[in-house]
Amino acid sequence: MTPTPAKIRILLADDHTLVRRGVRLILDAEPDLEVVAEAADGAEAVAALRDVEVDLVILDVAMPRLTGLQAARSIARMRTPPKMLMLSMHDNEQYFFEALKVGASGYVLKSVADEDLVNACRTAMNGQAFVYPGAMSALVRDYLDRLHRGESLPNNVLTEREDEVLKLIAEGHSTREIARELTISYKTVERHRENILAKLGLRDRTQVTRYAIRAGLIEP
Amino acid sequence: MTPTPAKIRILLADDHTLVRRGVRLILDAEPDLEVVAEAADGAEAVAALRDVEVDLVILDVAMPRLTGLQAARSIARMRTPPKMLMLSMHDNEQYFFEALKVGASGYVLKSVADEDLVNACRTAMNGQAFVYPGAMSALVRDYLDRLHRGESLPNNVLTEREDEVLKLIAEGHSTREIARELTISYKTVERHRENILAKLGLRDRTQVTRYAIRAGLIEP
DNA sequence: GTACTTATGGGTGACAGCACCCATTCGGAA
DNA sequence: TTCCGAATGGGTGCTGTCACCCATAAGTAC
Repeated sequence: MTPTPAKIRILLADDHTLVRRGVRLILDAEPDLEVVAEAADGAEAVAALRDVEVDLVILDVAMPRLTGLQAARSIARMRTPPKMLMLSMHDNEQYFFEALKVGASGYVLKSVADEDLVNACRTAMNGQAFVYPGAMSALVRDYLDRLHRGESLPNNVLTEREDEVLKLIAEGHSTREIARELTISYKTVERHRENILAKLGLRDRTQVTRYAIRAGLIEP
Repeated sequence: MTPTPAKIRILLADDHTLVRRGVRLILDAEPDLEVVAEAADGAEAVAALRDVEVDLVILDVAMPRLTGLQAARSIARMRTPPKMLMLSMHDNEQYFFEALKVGASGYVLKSVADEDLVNACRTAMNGQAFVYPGAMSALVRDYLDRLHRGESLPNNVLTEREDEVLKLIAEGHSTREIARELTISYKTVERHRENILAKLGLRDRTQVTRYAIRAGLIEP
């Protein structure tokens, strides 16, 4: 008799029970895939990896406590990190580059069909990058190429301080309030705001708010 | 032989295939529930109701094109509207009251367990209001009581015109742009904006943006 | 060590946002 | 019929936002 081929062991992390349920049913239906653990947030996922041996982690981008992106950063620092697949509601570019930056092998939207998710798992395990929708794959290839050639990133990314200011603006605080909160000058906050608008190509605070919500920096 | 009891016929609307998949599997496993149609956005859902007879519509709050809340408003205007159950990512109060206001019988988080969703369907069909998490049910009872006694609502509700302006503000348009878009005076738009801020207890356009996203009026 | 980035702070001016004041028109409810 | 709410529009003034200009200290990169 032929030996049972080793299944790909999967950890599934998503805070929505209904989503986990759907994904699990899809994956367990495949002969070569097996969900061996579930987690309801990023912290649980990281903890679970200490107890269970898995080959692939599927992480929802937006989760309470540790977000999927934060969890991915943590997982990437392990001795022998498993492959990672990010699951997202949004086909937002920003999310997507963040995901690649933290070392994910793929980025799958929750609106994809069953087969696409299954394919993403297999592709990720082969060490290739998978991205859905396909329209983005040119972007990925380009990005990974650059990364491979050591060209680092084109980096329109915000600095830590700018991220702080971005978050406060998006939460509806005025320039004056932010200055008090960070105990820096009003003018410095204005300076940061200008840089943020310029780097992200936004026009005003309203658009900053939407950006921050899309990027998962704040809750709506 | 006993006649087969009539199943509750359900239309399931969610833009995420994976979520629809999970929910459908949960519901179809019940002997008295049957998903007879699916829709990937609010407009599809409304259209589907013209072709298929359903008893209960399960609507994701946030969907492209017509959001769940907008679709619910449209469905509520039908001759014999089906019961409606809102499905949401967020346990946010704002969403929740919006859902009740448009006539939904229930509000269920995507993080609930299978049984809770099934119970929500049955409770909604009995004409009762269901809400998860339970902590909110006091709120709901109070709200529905007031509504029933004809006390109308404490009325923080916006007029149609104000809703239009709200949406445009939240999408990042300036007062001048909105005036052009609606072909009314700059001052009138300012007037509407003032009323919106006052009615909703908000302070500026940034907060309007978050409100509109929470309320499902615009996509983040 | 020179150059670049990051964070810090200042000044000025144009304009937008917001909060008050005012009024008219129209339709429906009391 | 009278009155109220909704929609329309105007005036005035304060404050906030944003786009430019400028500079310095500290750290990093080459």
